[in-house]
Amino acid sequence: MSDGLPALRANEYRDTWCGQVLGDRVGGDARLAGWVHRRRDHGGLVFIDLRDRTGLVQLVFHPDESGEAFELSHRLRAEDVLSVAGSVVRRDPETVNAELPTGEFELRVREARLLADAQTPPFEIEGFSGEVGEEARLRYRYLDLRRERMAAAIAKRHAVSSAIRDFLSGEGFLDIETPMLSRSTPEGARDFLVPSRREPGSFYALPQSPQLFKQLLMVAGFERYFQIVRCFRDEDQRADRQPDFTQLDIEMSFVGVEDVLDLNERLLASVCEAVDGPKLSVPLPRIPYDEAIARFGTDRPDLRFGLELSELTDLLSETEFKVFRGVIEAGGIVKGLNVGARDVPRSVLDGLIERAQELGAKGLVWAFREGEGWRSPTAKFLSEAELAALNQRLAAEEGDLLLVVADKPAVANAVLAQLRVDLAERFELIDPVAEEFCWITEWPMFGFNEAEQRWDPLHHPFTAPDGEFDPERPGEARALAYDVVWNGQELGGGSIRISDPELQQRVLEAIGIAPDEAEERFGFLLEALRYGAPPHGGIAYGLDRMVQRLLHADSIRDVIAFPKAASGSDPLTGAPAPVDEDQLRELGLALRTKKPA
RNA sequence: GGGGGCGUAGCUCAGUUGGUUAGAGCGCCGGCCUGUCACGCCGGAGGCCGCGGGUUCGAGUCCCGUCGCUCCCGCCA
Repeated sequence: MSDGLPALRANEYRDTWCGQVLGDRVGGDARLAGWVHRRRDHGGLVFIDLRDRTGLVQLVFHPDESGEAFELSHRLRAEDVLSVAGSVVRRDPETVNAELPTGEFELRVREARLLADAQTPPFEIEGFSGEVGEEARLRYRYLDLRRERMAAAIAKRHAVSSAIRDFLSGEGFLDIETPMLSRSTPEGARDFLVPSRREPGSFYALPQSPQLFKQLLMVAGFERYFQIVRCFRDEDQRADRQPDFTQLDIEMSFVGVEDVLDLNERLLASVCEAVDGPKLSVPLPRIPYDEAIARFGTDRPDLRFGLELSELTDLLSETEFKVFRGVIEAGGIVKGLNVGARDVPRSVLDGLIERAQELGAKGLVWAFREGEGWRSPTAKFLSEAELAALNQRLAAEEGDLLLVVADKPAVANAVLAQLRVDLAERFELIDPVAEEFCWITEWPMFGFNEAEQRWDPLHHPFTAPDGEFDPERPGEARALAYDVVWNGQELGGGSIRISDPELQQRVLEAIGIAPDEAEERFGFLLEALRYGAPPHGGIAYGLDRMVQRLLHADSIRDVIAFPKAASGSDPLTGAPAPVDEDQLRELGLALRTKKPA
């Protein structure tokens, strides 16, 4: 019973797993099936490592014992598929392989049957010549998945989703499916569209999330719903972003913020325990949004290290230094952080300045505390009193490096937040075994979108406000929303939803969706809310990211069986691909530009 | 849409200032080998140096363009 797998029922191919050729089988026979992992042919004696899902076991082909199988063993090649029968023996002590769980035993083969022969693989399944390129791995994903690390990742993913199902089922949640063909929900991202054949010119959208359907399920009275569900967003990729990805979606009725946080803390603790994840100390710390921005510059702070930011604007309100003064008068802020006493050569400082500019800052001020003074190109522009105040606020001591950014609040915070993470990595301030979770709470309802000159919801427009909602002052409204952050990465987010149709309409209006447009796009939701909607709320997690984190994988691709490449294409199937003229015609579509098929 | 990195044998990579016939490890093919386990030894095959153009007596190397992969910014929770 290795890896929790059940004992096999014997059939013509095998009666046990490779990984189960252990002490209790010694002296008996076994029949095994799997792939030729490696062959060591000594001419008069042939060893083969046979691999199945449970691991490796050594087969021995002997000229006197193996008969025809001995002849076959010379012809076997890597990845051939084999069924063998023989006797399980304990190896001589000097020939034990301590690297293998089955290393004290081996199967002395009497019969062997070649079930399938394999072409030479394009790359070695377990090679020792470096990491195979991403494109080759995806092109031959079925071979990549034979590698131990990938197989383990897929198994871990199953363990995570099983633990989730077990916990939520135990809490009375029902797993309910929602449509893949639907109409667009306004999550903000671009939709993947599916043309309708029966209504040319009309389109389904693949869901960015089942948000509205799960709210309808609450109106329907299911009270506790969850789904591990595929979602789609047509945006550019990252190492942790795929165009189709998996979300753990949860919704509950007759609950407030505390109820949702409590359930989710127990869920996360339960999952982590079930899959040998980090030990969670619940309740998790809660950081109000404003505090997170003030201390870390971001709504997803990495709490594994310090380097907190300091507000400096108030100390510089009277400054003669034109750069700071100009920013402050234009409504901007000045913030800084104390990097500590570190050996930072000029080239690294230049790199930090470049990085700050790349992140959108106009510049970066640096200063080293030296004796009673400063080594800095900027210190001479500031008064003694200002320098003293900055010194105190940033708790600067001998040799400390201070970094300061003056800019619009959003830019200054974003730049310092990223520099904080860059610096922590550069100076190895992150404990490699630390795992830090927190909730970010008390979110603003909206953020002002400079480009579009309008208020956008920070979560989505179905998020309930905390208390009275004044549409005249959208910037002041607080939301009953919460995100859970793990080591600086957003793991999930949710909110209490609006269950009052009249309030929902006012919120939509506040973000510029007029009543007739609201009726057109979300009429079905508004109508449903009029039929008796319970107070409800929930959360959604990125399941891929959760598994990625648990495995410390570099890319989300490493925990998805068949992911897309960074370009959004699939090297295995060739998707996306052109379609026949006939198909287009049937859908009432014509292409403006033609790509040769 | 923008920026960085990469593209040389099946895989992973080296290739000097532009200079003979482009290399290594692994893999592959053949031979030998009865205790190996990343088996070993001997021999061998395998290259549109991503593609197109240019500079040059001469280009894997320099220039321009283009395609692909990848990371990041924008975008997206």
